[in-house]
Amino acid sequence: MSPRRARAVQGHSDPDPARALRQHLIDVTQRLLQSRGLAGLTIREIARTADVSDGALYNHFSDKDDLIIAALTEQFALLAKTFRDAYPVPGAATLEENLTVLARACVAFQVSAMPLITGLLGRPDLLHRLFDDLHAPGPMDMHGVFDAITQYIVDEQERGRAAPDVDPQAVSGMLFGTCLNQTLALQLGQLSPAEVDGGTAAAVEILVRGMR
Amino acid sequence: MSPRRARAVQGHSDPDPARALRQHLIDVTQRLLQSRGLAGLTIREIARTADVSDGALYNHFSDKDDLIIAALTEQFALLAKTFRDAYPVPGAATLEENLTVLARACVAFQVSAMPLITGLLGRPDLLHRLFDDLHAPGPMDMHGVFDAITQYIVDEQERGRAAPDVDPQAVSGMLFGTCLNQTLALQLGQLSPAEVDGGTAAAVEILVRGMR
DNA sequence: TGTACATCAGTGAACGCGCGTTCACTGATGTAC
DNA sequence: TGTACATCAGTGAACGCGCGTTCACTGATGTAC
Repeated sequence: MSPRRARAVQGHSDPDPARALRQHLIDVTQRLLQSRGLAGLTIREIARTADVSDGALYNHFSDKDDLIIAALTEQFALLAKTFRDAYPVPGAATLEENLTVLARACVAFQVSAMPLITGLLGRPDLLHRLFDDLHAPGPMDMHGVFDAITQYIVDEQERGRAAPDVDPQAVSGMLFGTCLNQTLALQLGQLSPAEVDGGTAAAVEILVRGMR
Repeated sequence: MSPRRARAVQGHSDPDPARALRQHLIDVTQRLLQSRGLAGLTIREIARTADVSDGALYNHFSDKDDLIIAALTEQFALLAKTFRDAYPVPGAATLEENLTVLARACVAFQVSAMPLITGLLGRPDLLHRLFDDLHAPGPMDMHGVFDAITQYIVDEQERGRAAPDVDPQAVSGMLFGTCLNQTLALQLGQLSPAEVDGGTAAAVEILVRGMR
């Protein structure tokens, strides 16, 4: 008493075909959100890309928003994890080198996150559902990203490599914000990746100078 | 041989009724873009808000995009002008006070500009038409804003109030970016206006320290 | 082992809806005489 | 001055289209005997 499988997941290794198709739809949606954003993304395009009928989606998700939220939640969790993996070892290397590593991770995070967020800003309802799903107090697990940077600054202050009287949160906000500005310019075709790297380096230099 | 006027502009002082209605539609569209963004904004809502029939718009604009672009172009020109009016006098007051003034102007600019930009990020075609209309090399006349900040830093360097070896463009990018971060948190309900002011002040302090 | 049957995810044509846009008609205003 | 006419922006019902969603039907797979 088992129904047939979708073309898309035939020969798939997952023992549960239903779960396989659900994940397949999430994967396809993630790719489409990343490449063209939420604006103008249709059920039909998702279904066609996934090689599945228009209606198949509704066997696994209550509606379009439900699929979008599932895809975004998974994607953001992954992006935040990738960012945290870049966390430098406090005390090792130089302060400047470590902040540069963090800055590059910020830009990478933002480049991936931006197309996902932009479409949501016109949909406050989806934004709130996503926040709830992420169990995060901040926007898009950005808080987790902020916290990681702030923690690094605090660690360096304890080791005496950063002045104790600078506000760690202000530093992390400046680093993240400066990168945000570079990322925006990059996405809008204003700056090349090399120019972004240069701008980031110049900013880190001033930041280190302000932390002495 | 003159046609009737729209209800909306009856008793209007403008001697040219056609131009009056055109401007009225632009004004209404600006207000709606500001308050709810481009996403989900319909011709019918604009027409209803403007107290005009659905079809009236097409006597003054070739299509919906044409109206949107006209509204955005005018709005950005105004926002950029407002920002430039906040340009502080180099040499007067303190460096910290002046940067705080610029930071506040950045946040004000970004708070107004953000709902206008976010809707456009999913519409690259509109984005490019807007750039062309603004005759600006940068995104949304952001370049004009950057240039103003950069110019202020250069002026202070010439007066010896800022170290000559810091990169003025890096400083302006950091100031603008830090504010962008605060604005985003403000718009997403993460921070209160007072907290934004506090965060901005802390950032300016570190920035000044890095410019000595 | 072979055959009839039950299950239910998959399918895709069809539905309702709201959108941007059109166009035949309206009517307030200026002109001709 | 008064009257008939011409103009053309304004009007809003109607159109075509694409969207999200539904649902009667299909058919591959497991079960019963």
